[in-house]
Amino acid sequence: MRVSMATHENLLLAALPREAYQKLLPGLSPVTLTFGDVLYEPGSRMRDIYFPLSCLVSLLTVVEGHLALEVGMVGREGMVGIALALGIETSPVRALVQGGGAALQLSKAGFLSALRSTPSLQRGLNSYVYTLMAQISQTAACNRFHVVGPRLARWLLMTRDRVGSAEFRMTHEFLSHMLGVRREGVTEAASDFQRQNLIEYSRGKIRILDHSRLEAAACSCYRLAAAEPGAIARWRPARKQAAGAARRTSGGSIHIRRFNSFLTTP
Amino acid sequence: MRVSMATHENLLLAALPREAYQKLLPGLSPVTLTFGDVLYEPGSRMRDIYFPLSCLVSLLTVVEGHLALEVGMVGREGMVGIALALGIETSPVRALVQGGGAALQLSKAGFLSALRSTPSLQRGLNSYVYTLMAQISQTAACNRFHVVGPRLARWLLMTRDRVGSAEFRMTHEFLSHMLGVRREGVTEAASDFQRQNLIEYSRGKIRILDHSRLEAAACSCYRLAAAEPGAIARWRPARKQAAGAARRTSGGSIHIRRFNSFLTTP
DNA sequence: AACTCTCTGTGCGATAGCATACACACGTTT
DNA sequence: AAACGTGTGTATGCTATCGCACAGAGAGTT
Repeated sequence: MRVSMATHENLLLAALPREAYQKLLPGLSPVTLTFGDVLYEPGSRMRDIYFPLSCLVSLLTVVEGHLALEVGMVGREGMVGIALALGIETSPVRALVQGGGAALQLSKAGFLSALRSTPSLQRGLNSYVYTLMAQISQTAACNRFHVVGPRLARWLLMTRDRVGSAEFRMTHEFLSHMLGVRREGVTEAASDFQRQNLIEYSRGKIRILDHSRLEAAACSCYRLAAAEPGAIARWRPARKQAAGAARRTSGGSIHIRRFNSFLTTP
Repeated sequence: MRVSMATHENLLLAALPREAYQKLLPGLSPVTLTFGDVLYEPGSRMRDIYFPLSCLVSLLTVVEGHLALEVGMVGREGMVGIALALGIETSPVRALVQGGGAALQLSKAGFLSALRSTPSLQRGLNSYVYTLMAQISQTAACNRFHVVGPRLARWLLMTRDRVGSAEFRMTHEFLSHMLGVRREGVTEAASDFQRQNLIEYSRGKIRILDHSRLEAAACSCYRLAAAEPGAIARWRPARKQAAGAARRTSGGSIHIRRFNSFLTTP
């Protein structure tokens, strides 16, 4: 009984088709994940998958000679170990528990057998795979183009959305790795925000004071890709969808557009 | 007949289970894609999918106020429009033809009906989804940590691998957008390589002269994620897989590891 | 109360990349 | 052969971030 209630706290589980949901149910066991737990290493086999309830997990890419960089974040809206849904048993990224809390755990075997016997489960998870891909792509561009301040704001807001609380544990040091910058850079940006009363922090605890002004300080990526579960629907066309000029080549028709400057943003 | 031969030039098609492959076959039509064609815009509906034969397609993330940034590359080893395999009808990225050439085109309807009726097709494509996710993640970290020179070298090598030729059309201007840097930065890095006789170029044509020395100049990302189709198998563990310390909390067992410094690279 | 460890604040020189500007060179067109 | 457009080379100051170094401050420990 307790388990079946908890499952509704994970939005991905709750959104699954009834049949798929019930197939997963018996295998789920509640666990507590602690800050700093490493669920997977890149290349390692995944023994279990996790549906976060109140915890928050970071997906980190590891690059030779550098510290890890966060490329994705998984909270109540998703699941950790999505590669298994794609039939791959090794993780491409490190999965690090960034905020301790509850999760539902399911063994690899249990998950795979449910997946094989229940096509609707595959379909239900696929849309989450898409969300995650979109998030990773967006993060990639954000890390390239935006400066520390706005990225920090974005990160804090994304975290808030996922843990469902304006306060959470987080040191500048840790943050600097998530953002791929130096610790000092985070300190500078964060103390800026604190001076403006957007946030307050001390010794590993951060609290968001003024959500809307912090959002104004964040880069546009926050509104685009990662604001909340269901972000899929928020992808906006880069420009209005002009009718494509249809062209024909030997043997097939192509419905595509050409731009003189195909690299611009609207 | 001609079509059925061409399909083998796309490695993803060729690797599909026979049943799935044959289901797709009748809908495929050969087309010629031209440099600069935009197959999808972010948020736009995908009318068709493409299996590149000799062309090369860039996946670009668009960020407000900036030019596009390449997050992925699709050549003979993959397909363009993979989001449709995840049940999503809009693209999260811009798909731009970066190297003209042949491809096999398939309508959305044709693809979806094959997908629904043929579970092995879904499974076959899933592993490509994984490859692409890994590539995007790797690119994200690469763009953050590595400087222009090594990234340029990596990009040239990746392109070479996908077009199967040491020479291709590519201006510094275009390259600068792929790498997310200024044109001048590319010119500087490229003329460096030219001075060392690693490459030669002129007015939009680039040729790789010394593959192995260029590889030495490239960042490690080349060897990791994107060197060639089948890169999946090349993900190496970040550290040797020490046995996880099993811990138990109320109601479930966790097989995970903890690190004091969980952010380091091996 | 003294000690210690972690977390945060700050300063300084070095550097990669940015914005802008302009010169030149090669190909194509007229 | 002259004109033009595109692609490439180079310079100049500017900015964000880096790398390093060290000081202070909060919180727990002995």
